[in-house]
Amino acid sequence: MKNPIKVSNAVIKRLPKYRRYLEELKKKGVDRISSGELSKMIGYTASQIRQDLNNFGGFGQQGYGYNVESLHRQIGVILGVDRDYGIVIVGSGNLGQAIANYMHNYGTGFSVLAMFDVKPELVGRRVNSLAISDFDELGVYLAENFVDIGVITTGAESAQRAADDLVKGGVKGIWNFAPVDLQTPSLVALENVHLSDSLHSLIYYINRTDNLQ
Amino acid sequence: MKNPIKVSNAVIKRLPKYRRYLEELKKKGVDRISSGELSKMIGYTASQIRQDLNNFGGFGQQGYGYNVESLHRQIGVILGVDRDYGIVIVGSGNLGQAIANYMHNYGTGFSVLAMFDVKPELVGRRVNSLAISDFDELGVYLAENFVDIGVITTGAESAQRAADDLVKGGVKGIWNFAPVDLQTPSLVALENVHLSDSLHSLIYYINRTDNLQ
DNA sequence: TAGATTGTTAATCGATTAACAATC
DNA sequence: TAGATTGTTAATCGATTAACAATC
Repeated sequence: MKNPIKVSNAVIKRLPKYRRYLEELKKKGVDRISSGELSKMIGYTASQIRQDLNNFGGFGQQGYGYNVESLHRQIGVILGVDRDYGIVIVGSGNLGQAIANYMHNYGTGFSVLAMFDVKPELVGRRVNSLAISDFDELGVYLAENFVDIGVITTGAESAQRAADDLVKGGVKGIWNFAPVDLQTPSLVALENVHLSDSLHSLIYYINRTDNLQ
Repeated sequence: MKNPIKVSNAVIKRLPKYRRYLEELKKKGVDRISSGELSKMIGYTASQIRQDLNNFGGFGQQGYGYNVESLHRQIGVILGVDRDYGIVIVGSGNLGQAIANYMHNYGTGFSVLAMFDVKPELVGRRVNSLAISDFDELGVYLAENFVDIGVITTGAESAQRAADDLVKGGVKGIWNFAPVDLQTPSLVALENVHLSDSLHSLIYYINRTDNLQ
């Protein structure tokens, strides 16, 4: 794998999709695929697919294409999903629980280590046999345990406080679902899922008769 | 408002963010703002903000800037969030319920009309006093009721079937949370929230020491 | 070998930024 | 009026697509 000096965000956002399609192909027992065939399935141009992959090295073979199994694995390595991540969930309402279940059922790759909430009625409740802790214990927990990722599924009002605790506690990445733009140091990776923004842009397209997007 | 021939997707994705910040300003009692000040808050260049807004018309005034209240309202009109939308949720697990609660608490703008699930143990259960129906009743429900948006929070295996029923039932937009790329006619607006893709790109950035993104 | 398909360079396209005249 | 700031055109930048030589 080449040393990726600087790969554009647009490319990174496409990698999981490539991996997802390769997983499908693997399941179907397909063992080789050309950029042209992938293009037809995914909808990106063959040229773009080859460009994207070549940011990280030449995974294909002229005249043959790509080996499905190997490319799937290598994209996994590039993304870093070939190892395990410890996760805490801050905000244990429906959304937090949905994510806990997702991680739990997904099987390998993610371990939900702890969940937190401010609401007394949620504290102590069990989600997949893990008891929800009081939000105030977040700082102490992080000081005593190694955690890779903090998921913020609190309301907007608690989100920045949660982020501050997570950063202080040394997490490497924050997956934020609260509808605010968090202030975090650039060394902590931040990925936002702004559901209300997403819904609003859906509504925009609904109101264009010609939504060819 | 100008007749927007074709506004790029990138612009549309930024509109909800502008609106969110203007809402904040409104709450704080600020009544005018320049593109330069907005730029400092949001992080986009002043030039970009002015370009974006001018896709839809001149909302500002030279020497003054933009009226917060008026710009907020006008972006609402552009997005179409100035009226109400009827929604059905297909897949009533944690994620579906989280979205139902979100719509419910958000107050105005969205009405969850019905929820569906394949699992017998979920059918009949109430979420905000709305009983979950059997997935098989989706088609009939849509034939008899007018629905704007269908939310797909099923597993991957049922998602396309849900989408087909929704399209047949005449919804105008689909908000898809299942980790698949749905096949839908271009007249139906489609917005995907691929949580696993989002998580995977977070993991990529976690593994770069210099994640200046 | 001949055909297929990659890896990579060059061309194009689109989006962002800069600049500034218009004007409140 | 003078200062501020927009609306808009032009310049730049980056990402996508096209083309094709390399090579399996």
